[in-house]
Amino acid sequence: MNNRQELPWDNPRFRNWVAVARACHVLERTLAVKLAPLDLKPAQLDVLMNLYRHPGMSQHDLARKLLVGRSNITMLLPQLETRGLLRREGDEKDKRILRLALTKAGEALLMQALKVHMALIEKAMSQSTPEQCDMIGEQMRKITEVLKEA
Amino acid sequence: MNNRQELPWDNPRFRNWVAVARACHVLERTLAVKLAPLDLKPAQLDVLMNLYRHPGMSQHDLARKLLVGRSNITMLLPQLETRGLLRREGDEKDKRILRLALTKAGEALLMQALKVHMALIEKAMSQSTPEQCDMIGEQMRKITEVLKEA
DNA sequence: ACATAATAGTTCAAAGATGAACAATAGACA
DNA sequence: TGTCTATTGTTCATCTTTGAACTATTATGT
Repeated sequence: MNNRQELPWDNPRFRNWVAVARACHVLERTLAVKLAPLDLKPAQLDVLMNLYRHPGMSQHDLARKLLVGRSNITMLLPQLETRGLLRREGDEKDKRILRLALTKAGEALLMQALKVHMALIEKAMSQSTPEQCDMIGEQMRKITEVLKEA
Repeated sequence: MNNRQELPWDNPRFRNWVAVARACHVLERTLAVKLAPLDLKPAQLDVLMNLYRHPGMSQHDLARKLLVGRSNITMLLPQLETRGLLRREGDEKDKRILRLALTKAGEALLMQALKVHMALIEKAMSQSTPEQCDMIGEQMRKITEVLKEA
């Protein structure tokens, strides 16, 4: 008698999650390659995307959105600010806070990068029906919620 | 007239993929915390898992499985070898190749780590029905395939 | 057999990410 | 007001990851 039946690889949830992680990893690496011509890394694109959708957000807010530490943001922003892609200006009421916003150049580059990102995702998800795609998104949002309390 | 309708955030595929990426990121971070008591990082667990399933594989094979560079493996293995978790021995026919295998201690630690990993995944996927779970895994495997030719 | 290619693994420098410690500012409350 | 606590952003040391250059070994083709 062995305990093979108890191994994770025999568990559908485990095997399927491994597939999710692999797909994420592959897509991230592929995106990095495709973004190279724009001199942008996926992490930087994430910053631009969030600033586009939430202009005026603080560095702390941005770090929480991106699920990274505040120091990571501190190291990340100067590169983009120097390239003229975003502005940082102090909040008037709370002098601790730096409010972030894209410049016109930042928006322009973001739009180019989004085309690349979008094309990649379209290609990746082209195998799924709209219903399947929505179901996947729904389940993933649930997972994120569940894990926040872990 | 604006071009809002053309923005990625209005595209279900885009929004749903973002959810996938977020869920992956959160689960990875949570796993890192839960593995800390075992003095293991997610990347190291990946190594142990692959060696368990494919004993005798080369460093090159391992790198490809893990989707990382060969040099990464070179930097990663000595930590685990020093802890007595794995063995590296040269292939007899091809002297370039190092064949990898877990030790008993490596297997034992892997089993402990798998309990942690498994529990986390169970918790995360507990919201999905078996059918949904399988469908997600299936779609993700398709995505990985599609992206390999990208 | 011999020259050339390709492959496995290593080394090293550079870039990224992390978390603890810190300075400046704001808030809570006696 | 004055004191204590919390929050924001930065700095810094450390650890990872990466890719290019390198060595050693094997495969290929003439």
